[in-house]
Amino acid sequence: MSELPTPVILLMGPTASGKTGLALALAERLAAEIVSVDSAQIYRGMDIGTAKPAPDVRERVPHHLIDILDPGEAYSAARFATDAAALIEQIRRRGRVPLLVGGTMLYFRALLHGLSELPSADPALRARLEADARERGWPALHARLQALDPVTAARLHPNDQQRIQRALEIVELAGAPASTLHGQPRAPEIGGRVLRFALMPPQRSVLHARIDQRFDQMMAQGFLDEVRVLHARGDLHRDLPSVRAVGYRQLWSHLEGEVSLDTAVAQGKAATRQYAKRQLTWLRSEPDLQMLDAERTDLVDSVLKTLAS
RNA sequence: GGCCGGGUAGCUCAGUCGGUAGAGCAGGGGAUUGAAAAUCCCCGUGUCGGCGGUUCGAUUCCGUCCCCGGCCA
Repeated sequence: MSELPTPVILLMGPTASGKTGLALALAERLAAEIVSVDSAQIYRGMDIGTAKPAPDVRERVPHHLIDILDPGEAYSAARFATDAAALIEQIRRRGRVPLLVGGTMLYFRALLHGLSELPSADPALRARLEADARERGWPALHARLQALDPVTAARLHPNDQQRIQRALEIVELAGAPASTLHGQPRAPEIGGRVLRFALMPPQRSVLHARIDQRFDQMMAQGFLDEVRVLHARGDLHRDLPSVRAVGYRQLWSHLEGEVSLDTAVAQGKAATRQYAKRQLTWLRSEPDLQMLDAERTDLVDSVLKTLAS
């Protein structure tokens, strides 16, 4: 007779909604370990701008998938799904509760619904496509995709460079169009109960105020110096996923002398709001979520109650 | 106080030779399969500063008042 696996708890929510605080409170009640679901917190040296949990709390509660990559490297949803599934397994074996917390919705999706069996990114090929696009323009590449994978081409807007590039990459590497390779997603086996919660700010205006306040706080904590250190390395550039992160991108632009600091901060705040909006769009479309009102003070209890039921 | 500019969308501004107006940014909605804090799509009615006048019709012309810059006193 086998024991029931420990439940897995997922906590999603837009940026600045209070996920970190709630996660810590839960972790201490449940003997949980936190797995970060965040495409920016994976980078070392990007602490302030990603609102990474402080070292002392990370000492109290084990955190995973934080500081696992250098900002010069790239991660992916596929790697996340594999890494997260492995961590869930390990944490359960220790008799603890896996608590997955973050705002990168594609990562949650990759873990829960799986990704199709597709070739991984090929930097050399991407560079070639990029050069091609620079010469002939993206409409030409969209037209080429039209011939190789008409179904995907029809689905993609001619301006969606990133997806056109990936679709071409897939046909070239796999020898088959993405549209025929899709539809057979393979989700990692998690097993046991998976409880999904979403922290939702009751009003957009409240979220915006929090974002504003938090960005100012980051600036006061030395966000600019943090970006300055990355900038000074010399080997990083604005096309890297790390440097494209909200806030970093805008401060980088200021360090390049393109905009004033005031402008960069205003643009960083706006980019954060836009990011939060996209996260909310994703959450609205996600089924089976238990919504938590981010303004309430009895959140820990309501999660524990759901867990006990 | 005088002269010159300005006062048009939340912001910066364009425009209407008189027929009630449009860009960028912000904002809202949506998509989202190895870059996803990315990438992309859709959405623009606002006493055109106030009040009068001319006119069939004024945001546009005229008068006057208010406000903001600049110069002169």
